[in-house]
Amino acid sequence: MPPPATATPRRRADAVRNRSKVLAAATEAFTELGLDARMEDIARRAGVGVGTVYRHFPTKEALLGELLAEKWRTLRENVEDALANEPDPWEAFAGALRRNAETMATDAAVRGAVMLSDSPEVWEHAAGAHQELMDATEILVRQGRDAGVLREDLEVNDIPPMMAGVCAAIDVRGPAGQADWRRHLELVLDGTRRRPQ
Amino acid sequence: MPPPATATPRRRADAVRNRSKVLAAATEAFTELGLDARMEDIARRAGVGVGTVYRHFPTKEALLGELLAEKWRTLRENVEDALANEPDPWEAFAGALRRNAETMATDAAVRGAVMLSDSPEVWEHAAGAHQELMDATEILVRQGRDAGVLREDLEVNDIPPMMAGVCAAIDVRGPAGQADWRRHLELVLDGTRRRPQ
Amino acid sequence: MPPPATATPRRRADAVRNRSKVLAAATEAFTELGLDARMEDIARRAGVGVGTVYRHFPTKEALLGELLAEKWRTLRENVEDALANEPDPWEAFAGALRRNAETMATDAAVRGAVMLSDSPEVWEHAAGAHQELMDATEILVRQGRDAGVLREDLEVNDIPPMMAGVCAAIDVRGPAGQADWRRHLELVLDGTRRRPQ
Amino acid sequence: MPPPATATPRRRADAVRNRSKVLAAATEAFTELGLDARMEDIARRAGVGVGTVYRHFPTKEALLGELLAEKWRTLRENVEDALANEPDPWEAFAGALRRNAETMATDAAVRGAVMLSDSPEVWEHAAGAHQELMDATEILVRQGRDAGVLREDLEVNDIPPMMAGVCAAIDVRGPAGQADWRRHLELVLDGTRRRPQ
DNA sequence: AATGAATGAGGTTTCATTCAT
DNA sequence: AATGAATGAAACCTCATTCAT
Repeated sequence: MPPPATATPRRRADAVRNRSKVLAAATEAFTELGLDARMEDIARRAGVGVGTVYRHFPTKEALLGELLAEKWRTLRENVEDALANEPDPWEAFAGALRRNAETMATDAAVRGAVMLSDSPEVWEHAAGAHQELMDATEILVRQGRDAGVLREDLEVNDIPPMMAGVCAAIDVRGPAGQADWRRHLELVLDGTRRRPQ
Repeated sequence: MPPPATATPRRRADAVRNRSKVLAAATEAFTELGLDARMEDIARRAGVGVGTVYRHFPTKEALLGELLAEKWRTLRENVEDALANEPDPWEAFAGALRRNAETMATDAAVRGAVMLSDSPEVWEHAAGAHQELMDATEILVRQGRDAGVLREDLEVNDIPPMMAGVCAAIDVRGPAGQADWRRHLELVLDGTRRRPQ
Repeated sequence: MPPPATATPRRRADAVRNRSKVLAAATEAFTELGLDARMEDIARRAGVGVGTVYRHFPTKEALLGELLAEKWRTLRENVEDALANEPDPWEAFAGALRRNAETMATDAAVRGAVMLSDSPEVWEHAAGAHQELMDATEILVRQGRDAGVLREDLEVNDIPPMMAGVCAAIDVRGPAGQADWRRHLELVLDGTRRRPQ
Repeated sequence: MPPPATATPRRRADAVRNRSKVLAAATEAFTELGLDARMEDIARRAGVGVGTVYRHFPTKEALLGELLAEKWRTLRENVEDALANEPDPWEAFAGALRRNAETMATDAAVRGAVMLSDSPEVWEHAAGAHQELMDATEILVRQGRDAGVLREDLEVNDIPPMMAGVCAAIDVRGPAGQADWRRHLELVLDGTRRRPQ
């Protein structure tokens, strides 16, 4: 007779915990070593064997994809927060973008993924979450346009390049060291504003 | 009367041609295959052996660095052109940036290099050319500020993040395919303008 | 009752066996092809992939260093054997050196390493084992001197050149083919003897 | 009409000078960089192009072989000097060997060649010169034996291992740095002496 | 489920030698 | 005769992924 049902949940709990540990370790490793951190680096940081990493994510790209998906979910939550809690349409828009930028600023792993368009596999994995982010953002943009605080011609599709731009700005190092990406963000935000005129 | 010292350069002509072929092939290969195109791919496209590539560039990174340096030189020329030929300060500024953006848009290799802050070796190689670009740009920005068409607080150091942003925007592919980076550029340009107030 | 902590070592058994196979294969390959045998030759002879060789020894030099260290350990055992079992001081000294020479004669790989002073990495790896060999040898030499069978002025530091000399003698091939290194050894041994006088 | 015969000798003189320069440069390069100094290193030190090196020596091994042959000739001259000028048979023998050892001590390139039995090509090239050295040495040994200062059983064939041994001793570096090869030589010489009995 | 040893294709770089000028 | 650019076969080492335990 096999051990009763209690055996499985125990394992499950462990597995779930491992999954989280792997994701956290991956963020850490990618941030520290760049996108070509080795799978074994990730495993070691997670305190598991490589095999365990592969049990949860079939390929390196799937792992990166999941990181991306999680990030999109966080960004979407930021947008939804702004929609729910910030009555001023401009502040809702600008605030959401600022918060999203800050979120990206803390995660070099995802910035790397965003800018290395290499593997379709990564993007496919995160496509659903990205769509949901876009859906929420669409509302944010429309609300701003309708309220007359955003340019008439601004579209949701303008936002991804903006965010990509900010990500790039975060990483550029001129000879004068770290560039000031927050200034860059404000410049871009300024460009989205409807002229008082 | 035979030419006195022109004897040696003859041979060099071939070498010079090969050097150019390698650079062109590298641009092509990096564009097509990403930054991790193999040195052998580059050699094959140039119609030479790998050894020849290495004779001209001691390292993959040196090759990439040279590509970067050449691009900086082109961008600087664009800026100097604008300074020399465009009397309107705003048009000079916006025109130079637009032209530079177009220049970057045609060269995925360099865009990759710009966004992969990885290897210091690449940057060091191109540092001089970058400084000259910045020097020219500084004049352009100052002229715009003095003429009152650019924000009072705009600095040269704001330009690299802008360009990095545009590069990133060029590469982002949303679910709707290629994003419209020219719109992004106009947005950012708009953000640099002095408000008529 | 199942063994409590013996669970893991099981796997390791294979790894340990592979390590030995690699070392044996390396000796073989270096002997047959000289010190620039390819890592892949070694792997093939060991019946493993190159990756496995590198898992056990991070570098070709580390592998060679380990071969050297193992040899020093064998030589030291020979010396200690002689000290423990041979009561006659001269026989102990000469016997240990003869046995060590025979040991070297069977291992072209290590002879090569001894004579190619090239890489410090190799020597560093084996430094500890070498010191222990020297310590044991020191006793052997002192005992011989004290017993009046070795020259008064003989020092441990005279032994390494002697052994190196024998190694070289083993490898020299005159036009008459293989040289007689055993005669050479006896000559040198003779030179260490205290004159009856 | 081609320029008269004076043209050729001029060239010849240059060529001869180049050959010497290459040989000197090779000794220098091999000494400094070990036996795997690159052909181009040698060419640069000689102040010529690689092509010129190859014009004089068809392969790297032929070049090394010539270095070896030259050295054998020098050693033979040393031996013949001793035979001609040193009346005392022991002093002739020991003196020749000491002088030859000093000669070897100054030339790491040849020591390397002596101990890296790798390529038959090197040895073949120098075979003739080596034979002549052996012939001269034979006389030296016989004279010593006949005079009763050398062991009855000493043969010419004992000399090459002795010299190889000294070469190895010159290169060994124990943890205590450079070993004392002159002591080693004296030890070996002592071993060749006929016991006063 | 977890482990980590093993795999091996693939990438960069070196260097003896050739050959066009 | 001399030059040095070009060649391309190796060599070393890495790392995503598999699989036996």
